[in-house]
Amino acid sequence: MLSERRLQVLRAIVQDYVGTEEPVGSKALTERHSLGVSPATVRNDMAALEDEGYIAQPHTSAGRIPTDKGYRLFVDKLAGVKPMTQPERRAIQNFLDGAVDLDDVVARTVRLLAQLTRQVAVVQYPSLTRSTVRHVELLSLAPARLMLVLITDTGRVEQRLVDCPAPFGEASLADLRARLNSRVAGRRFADVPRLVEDLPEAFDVEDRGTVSTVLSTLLETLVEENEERLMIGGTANLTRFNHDFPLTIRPVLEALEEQVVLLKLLGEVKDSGMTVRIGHENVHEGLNSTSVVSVGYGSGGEAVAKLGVVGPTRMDYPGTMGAVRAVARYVGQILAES
Amino acid sequence: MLSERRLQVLRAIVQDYVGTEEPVGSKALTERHSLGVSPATVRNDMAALEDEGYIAQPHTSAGRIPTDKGYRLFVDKLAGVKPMTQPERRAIQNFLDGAVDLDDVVARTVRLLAQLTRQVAVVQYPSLTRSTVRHVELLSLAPARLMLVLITDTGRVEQRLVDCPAPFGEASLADLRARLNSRVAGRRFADVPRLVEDLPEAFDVEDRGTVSTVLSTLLETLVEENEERLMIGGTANLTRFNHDFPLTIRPVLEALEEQVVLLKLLGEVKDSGMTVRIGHENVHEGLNSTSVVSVGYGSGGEAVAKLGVVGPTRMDYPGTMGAVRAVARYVGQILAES
DNA sequence: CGCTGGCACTCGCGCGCGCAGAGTGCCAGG
DNA sequence: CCTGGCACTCTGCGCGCGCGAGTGCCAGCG
Repeated sequence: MLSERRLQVLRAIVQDYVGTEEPVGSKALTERHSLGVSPATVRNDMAALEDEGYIAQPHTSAGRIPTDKGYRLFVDKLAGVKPMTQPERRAIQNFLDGAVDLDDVVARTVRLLAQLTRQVAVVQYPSLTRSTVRHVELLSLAPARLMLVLITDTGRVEQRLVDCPAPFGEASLADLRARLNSRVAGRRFADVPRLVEDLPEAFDVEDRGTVSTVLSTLLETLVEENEERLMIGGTANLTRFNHDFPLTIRPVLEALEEQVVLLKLLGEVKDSGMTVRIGHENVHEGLNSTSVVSVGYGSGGEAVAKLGVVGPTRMDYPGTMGAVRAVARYVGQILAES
Repeated sequence: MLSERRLQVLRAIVQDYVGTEEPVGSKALTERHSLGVSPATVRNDMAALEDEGYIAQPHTSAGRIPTDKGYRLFVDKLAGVKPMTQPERRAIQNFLDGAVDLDDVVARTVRLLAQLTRQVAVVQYPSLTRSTVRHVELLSLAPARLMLVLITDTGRVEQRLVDCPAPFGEASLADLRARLNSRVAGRRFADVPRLVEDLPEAFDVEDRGTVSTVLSTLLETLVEENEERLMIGGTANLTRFNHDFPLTIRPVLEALEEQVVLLKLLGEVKDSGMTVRIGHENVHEGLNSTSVVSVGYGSGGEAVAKLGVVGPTRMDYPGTMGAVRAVARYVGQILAES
């Protein structure tokens, strides 16, 4: 077990390194943080911290930098979440309030997160599976061709073309539309399958094929998790770490382009609470030198999607976590209102 | 006026420089291109080309590199568009054919363009203004609250909430829906305003307020040019020019994040034909060391949106132009089919 | 027992130097 | 007008050196 002071030393190292982006030495530490002990003592503590694997030196006779394990301890035990100031909160709210539709909400959220954290922001569109159905619309495009439009409570719209096995009259269409909506409107996606199970039985034999087709298309749309979209922004912030440059930025950009990777990344987040994945804790290799701070957000109590930021392991964790949490909260509010 | 051989020298310089990414000297030129003259002669030609501003040397006693003006001449006079090979065409078609909806088409197009050209791809969503209306749907969400859904021939869906001045019955709603569609379905956006002009008159006095509100919302949606969205991809390709690195990649990433900038950029493209903007021809400063190759695409004969790539001025113009043109053509086909 | 000041040691980084090589401009001759 | 030759100019690179930051260790002190 590490003594209290050693933890403070670790905290100081993390803070200084995040601030200066340079390995921090014992002397600088005692000067900038009043630890009440001499550099020599700090050196001993540092040696101990290094033995434990919390810090490392890039080369012999250089200062120390935190390891992933060191950041982990810092995040878990040594630092809280720095709450946003009142003006910041207000700015967030103002910025998000101007959004006109779901796309706009997501776009603004990305910009906001990127600006606040000065890192790469990732925002997942509100997921279908957790949402409820606001309305289902059926349009006749051709005698045997329908368009199915699904509108969710988060304002998301999904559309699918349906080729009918047989022509489908306007009357039947209106009937199906009415029955469908009376059953599923306001219901959670998860409940829809059993709510429409017996629907074909209410129709004439010749229409049942089409009804079944429409229903299966609807159900497909509901479960199409992989269709989940996301938006990223602030990639220019990657260029801020000029140091260890091209080696690190390349794989990160590549990873960010792989939506699948990102979705998996966010998917690992637990529903509530914030997740911080530091360096090698990220399974994707391209992200081994980055940290990911993510959190779920939602319109009600429950999370419908995730958002987060990707940045260097050397990041301001308290500030970033504060920003991510605050943004998630306000986005949730906005979604609930609309 | 430049002699034929000097133009050939310029062409050779551009080609070599694009290939090697290094300033090209007179000796290397004569070795790799059978110009039939000696290095000394080429040197004279180079001096002339430099006087005219087509090439420059980064430092005294280095090889020459093309200037923006040199690339311009190359693109205009010295190089054609390199057509895609048969297998490439087929690959493009296969890749795009798998798309399930508009988002998917755009996403695939971006990926495809980025892969083919190994550069940053930008694809604008099919614009509303040029499109035609496929269907307008009205849904009653609450007694005095409607949702207006607009479906375009390119498969794009726009939705708007409408707060009615007065409650609006189901019968009126159905009536309005039917009348609206009979008038505007299949029509071009530009024609819609005059087609619905007198629509309120067909309704009872108490409903006219609502009808007018719905109509004005519809018209707003139609003209909302600024709502135009786009998708970008392949930013990881920016890291390929390791040379003059962080100086150039930063502003480019920033420019790419400014959707407004990009939209303006693409907007400058003339409707038909390909546009190549080289280096300083781009008004946006961040893009002064890049070239933009863009072209309109559309489902019919007419362009409904633009797409293109952003890359270093030192790019393979014929190949890039070929890829951009081919992709645009096939995307147009896909949109026409769906 | 833990903290401190002192001291010798290590090693990365920046700087200056010199050399090799590529490329140029110019000139005289064909 | 083209060509071969020649002198010149730079850049990039490798090398060696010295500085300085930072360390580890040790002996002494409270």
